[in-house]
Amino acid sequence: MRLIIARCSVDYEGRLGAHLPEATRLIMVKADGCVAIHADGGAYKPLNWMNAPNQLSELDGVWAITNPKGEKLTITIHELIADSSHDLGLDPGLNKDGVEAHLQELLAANPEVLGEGFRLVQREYHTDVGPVDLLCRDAQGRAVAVEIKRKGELAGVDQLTRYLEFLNKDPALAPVQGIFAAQEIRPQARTLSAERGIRCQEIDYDLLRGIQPKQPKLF
Amino acid sequence: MRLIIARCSVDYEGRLGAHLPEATRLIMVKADGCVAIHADGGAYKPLNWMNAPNQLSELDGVWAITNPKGEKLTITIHELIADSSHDLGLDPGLNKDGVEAHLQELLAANPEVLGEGFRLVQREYHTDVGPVDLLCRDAQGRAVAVEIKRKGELAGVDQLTRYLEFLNKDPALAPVQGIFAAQEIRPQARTLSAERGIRCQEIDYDLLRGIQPKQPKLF
DNA sequence: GTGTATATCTCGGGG
DNA sequence: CCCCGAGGTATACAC
Repeated sequence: MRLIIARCSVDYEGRLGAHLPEATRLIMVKADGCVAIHADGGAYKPLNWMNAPNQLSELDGVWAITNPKGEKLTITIHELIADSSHDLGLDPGLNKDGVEAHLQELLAANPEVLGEGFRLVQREYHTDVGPVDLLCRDAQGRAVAVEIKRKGELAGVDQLTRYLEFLNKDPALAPVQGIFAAQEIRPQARTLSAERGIRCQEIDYDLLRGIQPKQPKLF
Repeated sequence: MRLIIARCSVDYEGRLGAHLPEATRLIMVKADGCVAIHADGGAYKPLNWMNAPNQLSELDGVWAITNPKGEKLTITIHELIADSSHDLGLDPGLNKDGVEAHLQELLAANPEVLGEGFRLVQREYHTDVGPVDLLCRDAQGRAVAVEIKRKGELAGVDQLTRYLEFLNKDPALAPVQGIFAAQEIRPQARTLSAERGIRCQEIDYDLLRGIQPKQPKLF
């Protein structure tokens, strides 16, 4: 990783156009060739950047970085203040816990939490407009599509609505009920769900993690 | 800005849990106090971070960084390899061109691009489920809701569908037509739009910028 | 402060 | 490769 402190100006032309007037900034070049220009504030997002893969050419303090998509980042270095390099090696990577996928796993293992007699048909059930998180059958054998979120907001209701619209074209499934399941569901999302005949259900992640009846852990 | 190269391990507990095993990384601390831990690859997103505002306490090479929301980032430094600081000063900031807001401005100024005789009623027209980009009237005086995107995808169609659903509750507007306008519209989005009776219209940003009745091009 | 939408989103998974 | 959805999304903006 190469770290440069420099007074520089930057231009980006690609998906949009962006210009940075001259100022002192950090230019970070990683081992994979990606470049990021950071100011001394503003969270972790750089002001400008170019991801790998790209090609860098340097001439008289002007860096021209282009990528295969035809985007171009131009860094003009007016004054070099510091320049250092370090070999960091490969990173072992990040382990996460508590994301939506875990909630989906738990609900897939315990569909009866969503309603008595519920059985799982399939996770990530494919439709023409995206995968449904869970496809279930209720105690009466009726199809139920379940959309799972950590936070239930309007966009999630839209997603489920779209799936239901296409699932209901399949005579083997129709009529399909919808359940919007989330750790927390916003009032607006509840209102929209009600409008569209979708049932909302808040899920207690910790409680659900405590249940785990079908698959006692043996390791 | 302080830049540290160190062999470290990191833990985050907050909205979820995340752990980074020991490895050599860059720790970036900006003037506003935000902290980011970078590996030597993987675009601009850090492996772990804590935004400002936060509070940092250091003891025996262990950094404990907490924020008002109760999230906690713990950095254990096993070996310090480099440590430098630079005062970058305030950044003049980034100028962008070609974002969705620009497209919206241009269409608001030239609604006839969407259909002959179209007139703008209001930008960012409020509904209970979010703001409609443009509310127009067509040549016959019928209400038209316009959703604008740079890239037209499924979620954008969902958004417009949601607005139409609520606009149509207003007898002064109903029936409201929908137009999905974007520089590029994906086939899936076209299909879904067709299903829902929404008209799709691709917009040439450069051409539209050329129209600009106030700034006639002379070449 | 809450709610909503945008992003050069980034990132990962599946077909 | 594209398509799709999740994200500790972050960030801006309107109410």
